[in-house]
Amino acid sequence: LDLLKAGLVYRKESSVNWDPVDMTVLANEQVIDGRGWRSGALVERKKLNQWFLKITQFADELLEGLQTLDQWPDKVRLMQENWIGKSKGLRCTFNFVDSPDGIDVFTTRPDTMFGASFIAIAADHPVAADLAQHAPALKSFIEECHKGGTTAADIETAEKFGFNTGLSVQHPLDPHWHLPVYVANFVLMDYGTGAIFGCPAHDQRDLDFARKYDLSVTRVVAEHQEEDSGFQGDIAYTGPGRIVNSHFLNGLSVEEAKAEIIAKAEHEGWGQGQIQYRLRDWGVSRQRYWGTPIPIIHCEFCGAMPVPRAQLPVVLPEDVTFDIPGNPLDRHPTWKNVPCPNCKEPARRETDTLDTFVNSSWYFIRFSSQPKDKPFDRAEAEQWLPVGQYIGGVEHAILHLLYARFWTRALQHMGRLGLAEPFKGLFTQGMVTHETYRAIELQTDAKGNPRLFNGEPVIDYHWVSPDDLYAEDDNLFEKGTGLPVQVGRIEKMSKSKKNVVDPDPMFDQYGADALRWFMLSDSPPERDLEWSEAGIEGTWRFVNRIWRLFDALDGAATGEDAALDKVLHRAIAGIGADIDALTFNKAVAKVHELVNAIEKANSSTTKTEAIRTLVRLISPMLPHLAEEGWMVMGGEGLVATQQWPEHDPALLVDDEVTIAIQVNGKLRDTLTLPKVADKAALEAAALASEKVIRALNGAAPKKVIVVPGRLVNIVA
RNA sequence: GCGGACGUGGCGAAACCGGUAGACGCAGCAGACUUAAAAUCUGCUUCUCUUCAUGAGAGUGCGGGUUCAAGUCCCGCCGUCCGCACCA
Repeated sequence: LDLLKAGLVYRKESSVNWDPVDMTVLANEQVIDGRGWRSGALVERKKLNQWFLKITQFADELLEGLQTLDQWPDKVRLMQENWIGKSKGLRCTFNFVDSPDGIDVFTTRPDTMFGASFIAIAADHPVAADLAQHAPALKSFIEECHKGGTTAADIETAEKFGFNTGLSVQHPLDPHWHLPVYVANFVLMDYGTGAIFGCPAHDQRDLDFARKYDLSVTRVVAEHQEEDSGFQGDIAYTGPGRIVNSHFLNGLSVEEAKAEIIAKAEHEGWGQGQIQYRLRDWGVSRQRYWGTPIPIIHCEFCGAMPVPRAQLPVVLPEDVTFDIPGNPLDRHPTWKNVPCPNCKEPARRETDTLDTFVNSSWYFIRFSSQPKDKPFDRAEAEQWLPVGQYIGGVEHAILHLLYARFWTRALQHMGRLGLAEPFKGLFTQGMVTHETYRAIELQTDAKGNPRLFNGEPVIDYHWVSPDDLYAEDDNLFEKGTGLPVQVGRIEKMSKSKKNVVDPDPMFDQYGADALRWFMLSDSPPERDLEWSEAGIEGTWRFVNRIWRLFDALDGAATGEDAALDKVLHRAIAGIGADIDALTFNKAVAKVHELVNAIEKANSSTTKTEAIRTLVRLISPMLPHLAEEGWMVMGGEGLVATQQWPEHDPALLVDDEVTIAIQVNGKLRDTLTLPKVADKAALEAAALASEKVIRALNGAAPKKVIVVPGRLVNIVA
């Protein structure tokens, strides 16, 4: 309601995927090959009244704000940047030849205006709707445009269609130049002005359209020396070049010409420079029961009225059924019937509920502050926020992470929270993935005969859990039904696809520590991890090895072990750095190295100390084992509360280093030499090497490159 | 179509600023211990060739290039994955 008051909420008609059989709105993901995923019916585009949040008001802020998020992955920032999609161009009017009105278009290529050959408007454009009232042919063309899905595959293969309205407009730069107006299926109503001017020579879609309807194609940008206005072929030229066939623009670069035209349009008053965003307002209406109710009451006389604050929160009814398609709130007998808060006449509750992403847009604020009487306490929330290190999958890059940024800025805008960005640092972890399995079943009618659609049998798929499979002659079948099972792609584990492995049996068999260690071991956390149990045995053995090490602790040991001390301090430094960098797989490798070294070492005070230190090093990754070890060793309190061990930087450097000796870039020998050895000493040692002498085979070295502490390369 | 990432042994992967490719682990092989097995321990384990060693050659998707030196940098391909997608 605060957002509504701040003018950040509105209601408008918008297009949705509509399944005419199940009578429901479908998400894009639920439209498969243009058909409803359940009903198999052709999906239509339908207009529904929906609530929107005005995220576009913050488009520029959200874009600019990305630059402050230096602890976010570049990938996510780039995805958001592309999603917001800022572009600069010209908005201008093409006036009708015989009426005072005109059609507004937006273009990012005003430099190509002299190459215009037609105007195309969206099927939903008001001009098209007007004309259609008296033109049945246009009306059916528009209906045709509404059919056909909105899926990627559909769009890619969709042919361009147009309908010549018979209207003509004047070119703004030459009133005697008239252009035809088409309604075209490839023009979108919700980007720009819903209308374009077509410049076929320099836009692929326009060229496809022009070739199909035999419209003129004029070259106005020359890549090299092409001056002629004719344009051959079916590939538009969209690169840089010099403007030609364009009167006063001739000879300018594309960029110069854009600036020139925008300046002229603004000066003469027929257009202006405009910034356009790809980002659209956030449609939050869902026709579902499970969602936060939208606190609005629709009154026949007063319109959409906010629910009075005293009546908040609006609570969902619990006596609902889900046995038939559609929103249970809509058909509930009483819940939606309430008096209008203003005129008290009978009115109707909003039965749409909010997208769940609305809730996740501010949960972190509530986490930081949970007063009973309001969503959060500003001072308390500000004390904790922003979130220092946020961890989640990339799948939220442009959904949750953009919505939450918007929500935070909206709260700031309304003076509710002094915070521009909710998440300071972001780490996008990989997904745990697994093969998917689908059982195939032919649909049958009431008599048990296969159901046909356009003569083809209708096939039902359902996902099968890996636990519900059995193999027979190299083929997979579903337990219980015996249906054949197809192995599908490896995808992130999800409840909907059932490609989930329950870790509980492994947990029972090997314990929480072994399982945790196993998951940290091999794969870097930002990478997807294909789940496999191969290796858990080895992990479990390693946990036992450490345990035996604690057992072998020798308090009476004497003597020191300088070599082991070095390994230990190197491990302390390395493991700490790896944990800081979230490269746990490398930390695990270093623990292995340390344990290997301790096991091989003879008894000494150093070894005893190393084992005691090991307990603290493994504690973040093997907490139970570490606590047991800590207790066995008589440590005070919990190891989890101990300081991270200090490392001695002096022990990280070696007195002696292994130097690679190359001849012509090929490794011929390695020599262990004092770290302090200077270039001359290294060169001398290298040239003295028997293997080097053999490799040189009498040839005199032309040049010797010495990298102290690393290698010597003899060029012969 | 646009944008991005990635490509290293049988497998998961390491490799800092261009400087010994394959750390560490899984799997595998051989051996010790054992009546036997498990567990444990030891050794081997990128590929090819040979005179079998302190040997030679090849090798990080493919083809070029820069450099004394390239998994790493540059150019061009091929492939895989991710995001967006008729955005004017």
